[in-house]
Amino acid sequence: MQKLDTKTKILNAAEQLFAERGFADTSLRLITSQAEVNLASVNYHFGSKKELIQAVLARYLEVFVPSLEQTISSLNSQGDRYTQHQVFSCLIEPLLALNTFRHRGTTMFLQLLGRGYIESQGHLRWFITTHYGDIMVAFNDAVRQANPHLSKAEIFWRLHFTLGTVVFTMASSNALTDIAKSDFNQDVDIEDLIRRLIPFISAGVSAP
Amino acid sequence: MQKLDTKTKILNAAEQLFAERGFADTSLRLITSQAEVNLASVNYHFGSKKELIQAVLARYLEVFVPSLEQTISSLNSQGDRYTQHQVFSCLIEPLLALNTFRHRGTTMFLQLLGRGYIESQGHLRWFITTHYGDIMVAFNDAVRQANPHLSKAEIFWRLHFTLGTVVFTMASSNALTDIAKSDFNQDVDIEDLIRRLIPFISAGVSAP
DNA sequence: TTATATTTAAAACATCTGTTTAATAAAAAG
DNA sequence: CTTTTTATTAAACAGATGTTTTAAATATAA
Repeated sequence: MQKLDTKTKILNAAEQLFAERGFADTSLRLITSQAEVNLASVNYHFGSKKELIQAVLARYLEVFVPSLEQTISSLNSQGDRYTQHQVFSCLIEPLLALNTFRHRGTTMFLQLLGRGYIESQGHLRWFITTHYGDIMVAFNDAVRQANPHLSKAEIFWRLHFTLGTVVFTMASSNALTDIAKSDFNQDVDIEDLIRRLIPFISAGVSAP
Repeated sequence: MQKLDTKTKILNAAEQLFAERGFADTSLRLITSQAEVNLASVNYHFGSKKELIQAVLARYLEVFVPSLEQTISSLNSQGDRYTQHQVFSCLIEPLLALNTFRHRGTTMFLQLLGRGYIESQGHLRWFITTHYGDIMVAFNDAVRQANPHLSKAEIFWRLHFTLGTVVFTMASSNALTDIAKSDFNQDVDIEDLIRRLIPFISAGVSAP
């Protein structure tokens, strides 16, 4: 067990609380008490709560985005004909890799992403699109390549439907897997959940 | 223009602000100033902010749930063989009927529902399932009836995927329609959104 | 009418919010 | 070592929050 510095302790506590309770319902005092650091250290190291939120998400995006860029570009290098299922499959590896990067990292990342899209009047959405707009365009292009019959607008909507499906599922994944266990005696981990999601959203995006 | 009583003025202002900004980001002072009533009247008429939130949603559920119960039971009375599309149609009519009940009622209700499922640590979720659990079971039975080839577990997962798609989309519908307007010069109202959602979730549920 | 209950109103309440200050401690550089 | 920068701490700040109180106003009932 290595000794963590203050900045990291804050980030670790903040990401967990943000994912669980949302940004507005998580106070800096709750974060600092869980991180066992002084209250003022948040403003010292990050400037403001808003910048802390961005830093929490940035730590995941810095791992996830390059990983996704790689799987997308390797898909493109294999030719220009691929299915929607293959495009979404590009997401699986980078997403699951977050679980080795951090405990429950995949769930955490998707929950944070969802909260960022719903809460905070769009300032987090702005942060993501301005810092990681390239991969969003590349992914969007791949989806268009796989679905030449769909317009840009239609793809925009269906990708956001997809985001909703994934984010909501992850946000309530604990409750859902508990129900599946008690009602169907089904043991479902995060990897099963993603593999169950892919056919659903692939069919949805490629719908006529 | 009839003169509204304080209770109704509060509910009208609250539902609009809750749908737009979420529960945590909407203060009682913002609600009462928009409703042009005294601050203390919220606690006088509703007891607390939490109970106000429940009252806002209950006003919609009291209209929506009986309407849905009717379409579902009329579907069942027509025989025991119906398609999944028919089951979804049972949902559409009661939803759009909320638009005659109140201006932008459909959008408002679905946004509130979405926020209720994501925010507020599940106390609103509890309120809904304990007060309106019967119709949720009836709807689930109808879906099972329409999909005899799918296992209970499969239906369980895909219905929750569907719920996530709708709820997330509605919770962020303001931001999404803004983007669609600026990026594609597309004016999208709630009815358009629902019509775009149906093919997506239908294909998802019917996925191989 | 008078008497009673209900509703509104302004103010204060205690608590929580993010942020800043000023003093101290620790670390790094000279 | 001394000096200088960096980091931590406790305290206070100004403002917002939900809620309660107390009194006045309004409506209802006798």
